[in-house]
Amino acid sequence: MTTETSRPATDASADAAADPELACPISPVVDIVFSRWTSPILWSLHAFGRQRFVELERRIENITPKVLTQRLRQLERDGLVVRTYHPEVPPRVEYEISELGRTLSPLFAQIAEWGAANLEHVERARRQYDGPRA
Amino acid sequence: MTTETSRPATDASADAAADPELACPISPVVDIVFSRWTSPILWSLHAFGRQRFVELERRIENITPKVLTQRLRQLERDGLVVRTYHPEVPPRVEYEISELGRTLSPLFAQIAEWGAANLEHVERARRQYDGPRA
DNA sequence: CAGTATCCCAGATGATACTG
DNA sequence: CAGTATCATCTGGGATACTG
Repeated sequence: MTTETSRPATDASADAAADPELACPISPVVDIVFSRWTSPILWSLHAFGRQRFVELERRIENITPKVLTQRLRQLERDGLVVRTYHPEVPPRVEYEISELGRTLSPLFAQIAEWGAANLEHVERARRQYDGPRA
Repeated sequence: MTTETSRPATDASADAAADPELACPISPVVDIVFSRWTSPILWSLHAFGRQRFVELERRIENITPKVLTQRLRQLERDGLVVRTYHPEVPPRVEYEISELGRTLSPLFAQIAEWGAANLEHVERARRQYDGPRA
């Protein structure tokens, strides 16, 4: 993923032939924003604002502290989340969406919208694909 | 993908729909549309139109036929892709985006746009995060 | 061509226990 | 509280070989 050729969104076939990695301009974004657990984390931060570690841990059910930490670190490294450590007793750490992370809002909104409008279609397609058999 | 959870015996479906606290509305969509390999596949189909198995296989480098088949089946089952089998010799199978799949276009466009605008910021954030090697 | 069938391993996850 | 450390597990994916 070191390739950073600025590609014109046009003439896709030429690009793909030259560099298959660039055939899909959305993959890099997906890897960053929609990797495992990141959606619920970002959404939670986006929807409920600044939160402490435990709050996130409780809000996102079934996530272990280890994994939550991993994901949070990744998000922090990617600049989507800001971590603030308060040296108190007991310690307090707060996470919040960064400026950059906030730019994802319209994207999230559109995805939620698509889901609201089409998730049922997907369900129906699945049932049909799986056949009349129960 | 399904975060299988033994929910408390409360009304789970109502929770998910009405109470964002307990469910991330975008996760279901992400699981369907942005699971592994699906982005490049959908993008390829979206960008280059109807294609045969081999074409996809070549276009999306580093994907094995096994995995490509799996993903294609999943996409077909979810109603995002249409598979057409031509009983010829040699056999010919063509894949194309479905009507439902096409509704993802604006989403894809927005994601690509976000990437074009912000991927650099992410890179920079990473370097800065990794940088202070001390 | 368009897949299947196997074998296998790495890396992601989960469970549990332990600190500053 | 906010993690880390460790160990066991498990599934996806890769490599390879084989058909209709």
